[in-house]
Amino acid sequence: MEKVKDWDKKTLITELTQGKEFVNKLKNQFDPLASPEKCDLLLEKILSSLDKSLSILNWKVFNGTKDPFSCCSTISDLGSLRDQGQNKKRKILQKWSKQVRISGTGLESFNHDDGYSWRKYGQKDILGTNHPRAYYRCTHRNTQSCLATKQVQKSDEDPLVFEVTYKGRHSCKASQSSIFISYEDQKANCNKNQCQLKKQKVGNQKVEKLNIKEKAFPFTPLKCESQNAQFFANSIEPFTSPIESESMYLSLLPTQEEEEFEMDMILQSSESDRTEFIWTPTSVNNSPFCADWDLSVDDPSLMVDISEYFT
DNA sequence: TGGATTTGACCGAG
DNA sequence: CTCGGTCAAATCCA
Repeated sequence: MEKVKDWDKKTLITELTQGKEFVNKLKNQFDPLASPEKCDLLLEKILSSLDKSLSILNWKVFNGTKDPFSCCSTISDLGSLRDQGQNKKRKILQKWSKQVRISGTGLESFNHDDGYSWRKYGQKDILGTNHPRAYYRCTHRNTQSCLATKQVQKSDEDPLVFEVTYKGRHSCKASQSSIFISYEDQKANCNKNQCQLKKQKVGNQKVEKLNIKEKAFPFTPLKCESQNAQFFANSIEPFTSPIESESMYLSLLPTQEEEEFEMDMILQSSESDRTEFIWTPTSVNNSPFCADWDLSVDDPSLMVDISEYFT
């Protein structure tokens, strides 16, 4: 049993170390001449490492004593796991999910416009949930062999929240129309005060909000820094639809006040019809967001003591 | 009339 | 065997 713990620890450390290396490599890719494909590949690797790390932690906390990777049938990108001879049977596409909070009208006929055209192909009652799950696939599936799909399900806890799970990447032209803005351009945009870091109070929490004016979008990726944290957002599909928005906020909860971080995104289109996107990097999900946390251990606010998971 | 949605049937992983 | 995901015929709608 003790050996198993050691193995978990080692695997976790290895995964996190790999992730850090990929982040460092990615930093070097911010050369304007670097290819987007290279960046994309590195992002995939980072997400994979984070997923595996999270799955290990998740297994330790919530499950019994199974193989930590056994829960990976629900997480994204199992390529490297398949290389280890596991989970060969099932073809699994990259998968991530987000929660979308809506208010105002149109609750039942919720149709979240994420910039792509979707065609509903099924609906299913899911065991243990109060609301059916709807299945969508890309409209261009037949014409352009685009295999992207998404699932939408109303949350049981909050009827205003929809859980949207995306699978696969868009290969259709719609996805390629996204404008790629280089890091230099984004920096220039920020310099023109298109990015504003605000400290606001939301409820009882102090929240740092990055306000980016509409012209700064779509972006891939965006990097911004605050005093005690830095991150960049990568608008890998499907979230690239600031079309109807007047402003977008990325909020970063101060790590010293939170046991775990989360990243909120609020899209404001108008006072009466507001859509709130809540990104929650969970153990089984693969957020299209990539957080460029400075993993250096000399920043105590970013250190997480994982030892408790192994006791 | 053609594209989108609905819904029961079917398939396959676990 | 169960249940989530997909298929495809029927139906809807602009």
